[in-house]
Order: sequence, then C-alpha cells, then structure tokens
Amino acid sequence: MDESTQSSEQIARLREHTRLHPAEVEPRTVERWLASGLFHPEPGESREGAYSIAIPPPNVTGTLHMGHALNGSIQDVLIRYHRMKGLRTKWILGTDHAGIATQAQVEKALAAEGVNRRELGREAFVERVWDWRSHYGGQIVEQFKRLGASCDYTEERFTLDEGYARAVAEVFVALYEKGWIYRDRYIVNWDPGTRSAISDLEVEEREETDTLYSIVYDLEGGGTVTIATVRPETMLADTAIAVNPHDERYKDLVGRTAILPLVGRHLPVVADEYVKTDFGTGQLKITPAHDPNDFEIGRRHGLDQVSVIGEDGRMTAEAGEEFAGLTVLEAREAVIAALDREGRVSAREPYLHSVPYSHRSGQRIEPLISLQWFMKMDELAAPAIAAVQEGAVRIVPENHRKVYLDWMAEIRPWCISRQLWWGHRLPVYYCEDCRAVHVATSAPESCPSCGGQVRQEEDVLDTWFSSALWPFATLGWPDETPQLRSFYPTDVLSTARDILFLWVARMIMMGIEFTGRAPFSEVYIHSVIQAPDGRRMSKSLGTGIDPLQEIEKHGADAVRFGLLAMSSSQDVRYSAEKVEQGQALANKLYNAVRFALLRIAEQPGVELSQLAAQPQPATVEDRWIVSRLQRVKADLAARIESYDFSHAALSLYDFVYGELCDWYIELVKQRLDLDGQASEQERQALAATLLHVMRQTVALAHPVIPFVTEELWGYLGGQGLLAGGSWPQAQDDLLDPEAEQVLARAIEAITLLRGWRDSVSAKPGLIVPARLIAEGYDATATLIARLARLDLVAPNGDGSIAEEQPVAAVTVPGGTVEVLSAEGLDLHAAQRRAQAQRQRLQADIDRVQAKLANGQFVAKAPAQVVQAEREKLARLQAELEAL
RNA sequence: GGGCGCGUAGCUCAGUGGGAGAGCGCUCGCUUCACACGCGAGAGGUCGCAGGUUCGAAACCCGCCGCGCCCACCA
Repeated sequence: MDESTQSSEQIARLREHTRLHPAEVEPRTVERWLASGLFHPEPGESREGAYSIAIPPPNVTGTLHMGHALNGSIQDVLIRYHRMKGLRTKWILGTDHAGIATQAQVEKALAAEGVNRRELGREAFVERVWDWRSHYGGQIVEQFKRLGASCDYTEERFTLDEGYARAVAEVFVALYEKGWIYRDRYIVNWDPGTRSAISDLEVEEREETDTLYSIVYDLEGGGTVTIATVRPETMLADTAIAVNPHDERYKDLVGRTAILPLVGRHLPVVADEYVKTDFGTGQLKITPAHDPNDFEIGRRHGLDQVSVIGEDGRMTAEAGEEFAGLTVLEAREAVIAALDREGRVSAREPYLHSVPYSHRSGQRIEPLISLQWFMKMDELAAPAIAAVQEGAVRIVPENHRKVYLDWMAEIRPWCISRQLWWGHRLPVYYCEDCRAVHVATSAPESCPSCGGQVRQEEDVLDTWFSSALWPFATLGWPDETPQLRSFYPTDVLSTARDILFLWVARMIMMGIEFTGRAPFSEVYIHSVIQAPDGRRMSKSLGTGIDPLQEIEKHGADAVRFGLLAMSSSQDVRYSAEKVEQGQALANKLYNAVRFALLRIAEQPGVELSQLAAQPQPATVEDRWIVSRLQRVKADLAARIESYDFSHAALSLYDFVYGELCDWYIELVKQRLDLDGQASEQERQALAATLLHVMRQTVALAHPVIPFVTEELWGYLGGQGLLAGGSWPQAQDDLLDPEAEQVLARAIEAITLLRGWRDSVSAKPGLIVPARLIAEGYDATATLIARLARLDLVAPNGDGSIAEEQPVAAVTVPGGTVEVLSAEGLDLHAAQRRAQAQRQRLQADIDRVQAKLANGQFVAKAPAQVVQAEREKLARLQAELEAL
C-alpha cells in the first residue's frame, strides 16, 4: 500500500467515525507497542542516560484494583515521559509470591475439595501452589498491559524464582554472619488464624469494650492483693505479682508471696518501674508467657514462664484439667465462674481498650513465647536514616519524611520466620546428630561438624524479607549483571503510604547494606483512592470499584486521566466524573484531529505528506496558539517532574478544551473555507501550523492518555510509534507575549459580547450591526465580528464612521462596541443587565477607592501592588463610564 | 497518649498573603458544515467557629468544634 492510498483510507475512516471507540482501538494498540520492543531497553555501559522504576510487585495471584491502577498510571506517566525524553527507560516488572495471601487462597481451594494442607503434605502442597500460580499468575500482568503500562514485559521477575532465591539466601547468610540474624525464644505476635508468627507491622489494633475484672489473691501469711485484668484466663499462667518500687502503699509487700487462686502456685511479689502507681490498684499480675510487657518484666526478674495458651488458640494441659481444650473466650468465662464460686471477683466494669488483631487472618493475636528467627534492625537503620536526612533519598510529599524518620529511630527487631509452607525456606540446616546449626547458601551434603544427617529449617521467611531486595534482586544481584550496572539504583519508587515501613524503609536499608547505595533517590507517596462515599474500597465491604470494568466502559485513557486528575497529596474519593472527563478529553482530541485532517484533506494543492514540519504562523491567532503551546509544554513537563499529576492532567485538559478547541479551531475555521479569500500559499501555511500544533499536542498528551494519542499519531503521519517518539520541548523563541495579550483581549471581548447577546435574547443566527470603538483590536476585529456575530460597519480607527446613532453600547476592554440596530433585540432586558453590571462595578470601585484612601496601605504595601490597584481603579472607572 | 492531615459552590476537589476557581450537577439558549461524550451564556460561596498577626487573611499563628489516617507495651 503506498502512502497516498493509506492516507486516503485513513481519511475515509475518520470521516466515518465521529466518535472514538476506545474498546476497539486500545487492545490493538497494546499489541503494536509490545511487538515494537520499545518497552525493553538494552542495558548500557553505565547508569548514565537511563531512567528506571521498579514496580511494587503485585501479589502473584492478585487482580488489578484501584490502587494498582492509580500507581500504574503514575509510574507509566513518568516512564513514558522519560522514554520520550530519550533516556534508556526500564520499568522493572514482576510479581510477589505473597506468602500468607497465596497460601491462604490455595488452602481455601483445597478446603472446597475437602482436603487440608497437612493431609496433603508439604511437598505436594507447594506443588499445588506452583500450579495455582501458573494458572492465575499471569492475570494481573495482562491487566497492567490493558492499562497501557509500558513495563519491560520481556524480563518479568518473581520473588520466588531461582535467581531471586539465590539473592535471598545470600542476604540471609551475610546478615547471619554479621550476627544480625539470630534465633530466640521470645514473645511474638501469634496469629492463630494462619498458625504463624507475624511481625509487629502486621498487627492492627482495634478498640473494644471488654470487662475489667478485679480479682483478689491471698497473700501467704495473711492479707490480699487485688489485681485488675481484662484477660482472666491468662491468670492461670501468672508467675508473679508486681508493684512499683516507689509505691509507698505496697512497700511491705515486696518479697512476700501471693497464692494464685484456682491453681495454688506461689507468686513472688516483685518491684518493677513498669507498674503505674496511679492506674488500677497499682498491683499487677505478671504473665510472662502471654503478655509482651510481662515477658520483659519476667526476664528482668528471672521469673518462670508458664504457657497456658497453645498455637491453636486453645488452652493447653498446663491450664489444668478444668480448662484444657477450651478456647480462650470459653476459658475466660470458666475462670470467672470458678473465681466467683470462691468469691474472688471484687469488681467488674466495662473497659474500652485496644486489642491486637492479625492484619492477615483477621483473628485476635495471642502473644505467645515461641522459638523464632529475628533480625536486628538498628545497625541497618542508621545509614537508612542518614540517607533520608541528608537527602540521598527524598520523600515526596515531605510530611512523610518525619513519619519515616520517627519510625526508624524507634525501630525494633523484626520477626522474620513464618510457620508457612509457601515462601523462601530459611537457609538454615540443623544436624540431627550433633545439633549443630549451619547457615549456608546451599544445603550441605552432611553435617560439616560431625558428618551427620542435616535437615533444613521448616519455616519460611516473611514475604517482606524478599520484597526488601526487589530493586536489585530483580536486576540480577548478587551477580554484577549489565542490567544492574545500567539500571540500578532506580530513580523513583511510587507507592501508597501503607507500606512505607513494611516495604520502602526495608528496601532502603537492604539496598544500602548490600549495594552500598540507596535503591532509589526519590519516594513518591500517592493518594489512597476511597470509595465514593468515603469508606475504604474493599471487597468485603462491597465498596470496591473494578478498574477493568471502568476501562471497558470508558477506555484506559479515561481511567488513567481520571485517576491522575483525582489524585493529590491526601486521600481522595473515587470520582466517576473525573473518569468521564478523561473520556471526554480523549474524544475531544480525536475530533480536533479529525477536524484538522478532514479540512486539510479537502484543501486543493495541499498534501499532508508534503507539509513543512515547522509551524508557519501567519496571523496573530497562529502566533498565539503556538505560544500557548510552548507554555503548556513547559507546564506539563514541570508538573510531571514534580509529581503533580492531577494538575498535569487538568492543565492538559484546559489547553485542549479551552485554548485549542474552543478558541483556536473556531478562530481558523473561516480561513479553511474553500470559498474564502485565502490563497493556496496561505492555506498551505495554515495547514502546516495546524498539523504542527496537533502533532505536538498529541505528543505531549501521550504520557497521560497514551492510547488515543498513539492512534492519532498514526493519522497525523507521525514517524514510527509515538511511544518511541520524542517529547515536545518548549521552545522559548516561539513564545509571543504580544500575541497572547492581543488574543486575551479579543477573547474577553467576544465573551462579553456573547453575554450581551444572550441578555437581549438575540437569536444565534442574527447578525447585529455594530461599531467597534476600542483600542487593541486591529488584528482581531474580523475574528470578533465573526465569533460574536456582528456586522462591524466601520472598524476601529476608520475615519469614515457612519453617523448612525447607537441604540446600545457594550463595554469591552479598551473601549466600546456600539450597537446600531435594535431589530430582533430585547433592549429592555439589556438595561436590566447593564444596571446589575453598573452596581457590580460601583462596588468594586468603592472597595478599591477605600483601599487607596487608606494611608497605611499606600505607605506599607509594595509599590507594585499599589500601582496595580491604581490601574485597576482607572480601568473600572472607564468601564463604568462607558456603560 | 503521640504524630500527620482535612473542613472552600448542591457533590468531588483545586487555590495557601493583595480582584473566590475547576469538573460534574442545575438554569437558559443552540441539530452553528470536528465533536450533543457537543457549543454558547448564566445562577450558585458570611472559604467550620472564635480570637490574633498584618496596610491587607480562605491562606500565617493560637484556641475550639467536627472528620480521617498513622504510630504507641497503662493492667
């Protein structure tokens, strides 16, 4: 197919379709992008000239939700913008094995078949998860493609793939050898739901009202103590009573022995600073095995640890025959009933307090003593704190910086082992004979100490342990790969704030520790999109909105635009209107291009492919639009670079609607009329300018709305794919402040005249005879006449003004338009309008005059402000005069 | 308990020291030869409340009221 037939077919297609059909165009465009290889950059010699982002890896079996769609849109704007700027741009893609979430999904599926994982056995279960992954794992990646995300799909990673596992083992061993990873019997957040320990960050506190019981314990040798508790069932595990050492009331108690009711255990009374003297009775039961504070107190005083709650959330044999096997809540009732029988409950009152729940399973956390692996964080944190303090890592918006620094300053050890089957098994090997512990990147054949049989640790690592390595493990670390050399560190990490500690902080720590450099120089924290009613978007609440459905309905461009436009530095409610605004923009742009090309095509002697690439502005409106185009180019670039996506999107909208379509296209329509007076040369120049403006507009809109712009780029005869095209840099030499001023005045005049027409009920088709007596319209009088539907009998400055008497006058900047015929006009209405206008003007004048009469204002305000007020006053007075 | 943030038009949100804005909705008028997912013109706001700083406050400071989020081991 030669060029001219191709273009005539395109013209025919444009003529036929008055509207854009995103559902038809978009999927086809994705295929063209993927086939082009544009999303896969070749590694370079060094990091220079490259731009990279590591995607926050979605859960492998997940599906796209609004958060993904927003963050995907944000990152894709950055990626496409920098790719167009000519950088080797890589968006690192992959998925997370998501230990608990994925395992839970598969367990649920198994449960439907009536199987539980223990019956299946570890090996078979893990195999089932891999099957599951191969079945559902590709889904979310396909959904990112549909969004238009220009990730490097050719190098997709998985946090459990072979290379990644090597990186994880390497890191674990290194930290173990430094002594920062260790094993300890410690009180942990036990989640009975997942039957695993979880980290502090996965615990969520909920306010609940429970009963606070006061219970009387006897003292050996007479007397009593009264303790208060909301968890009477844990008293079965009490091993001491504590009071504050400075509490005068209880000085004599310290050293004595209390008798634990129901059990009979002897409890020493100890003194500890932790106990508050002004809270409760000042006498505290100590249960080291089931309360984190008591655990610490127990360690300080060398107290026994008695465990009465098991990993299944039920009472153990240690709790005694009467209670063993009961759930915690049942045990609570039973214990209170038993205490009541002995008359030991001296008070009960409702008590509001916070209760820990598992973020993973939703079940109540049981603090338990358990043998787990921990990671010491303070030494890792120090350089990560410095990186943010010194600006090596910049957090945007800045208020999150303090949140990060505060948390890092108080960082505590991280429980990294999980009693799950799906994940990175710890590279720890125990000898069955000599009980030696070996930590190594690969399994030893036999025990290096005694030659005995070794057995690998059953536990797996917290998913976030592997996620923490994401920016470099995905690029081939620990090997020194070309990818690592070329794309590490990445430029920016974009995410919602909920994983600032869970993930971002840990990546910074691990990145610095293992590569010597922070994994990114900027962290952008984006909005959380809430449901339209302000609640959290969630499946369980039924408040979720599926981005893919929205994409089907409105197009990916519309959804991208909408999400970007509604995002800000704070949480926002989902706005269907913004998505519709995006759809309208895409359609508007399509029609603007459609207009330009259809009109250019019908111009005799004008051939699209022959047109000059540079604009040839011939008139003031041409110079105006070209100048405005430079402004929006600079504005958009600045806003993208400062992560101000909502203003970037809206500024694009304003330019396309407000300047390009509402004004420029309307202004030049007549010059394209075939029965007009324009010469072929003039038409050619106009066509070149129009084409230039359209191409540039489409190019600068590309990062935000890539689909429609890619499609239009083809129609406009652009070279290659727009996704691989170049970003339209603002050219200062094309700025034209004079043209901008002239057009601003003309636009205001036209708007005023249209308003006046409306007020006198002039029919749209009525051409009103008028005389323009005003300055600054030499270049725009004919445009004003046409757009305000006037017949200007004698343009401004003409000496031969007809001496007709005006029937009305309309004030415009710099003068007046005198209306010469009342035919078809309701001038009475105009009077009322003028009256209202006069009142408004007078009020403004009064205010400015009062300001200027204020000596303080004139004396203290900047001269420039005073001057501006004076000019304003003069202008307002002139306007009132003219009325 | 500590921290962060928010309260501006009917709705969702911009604006952060010198004339109150946008989108949607609403009213009126238009099948104007790119687009009715359109075009033109409008109505609508004591900028949460009360003080203060300033010549000047929606914006800066203090307090109060209301709402949201994060962190936190007081039974």
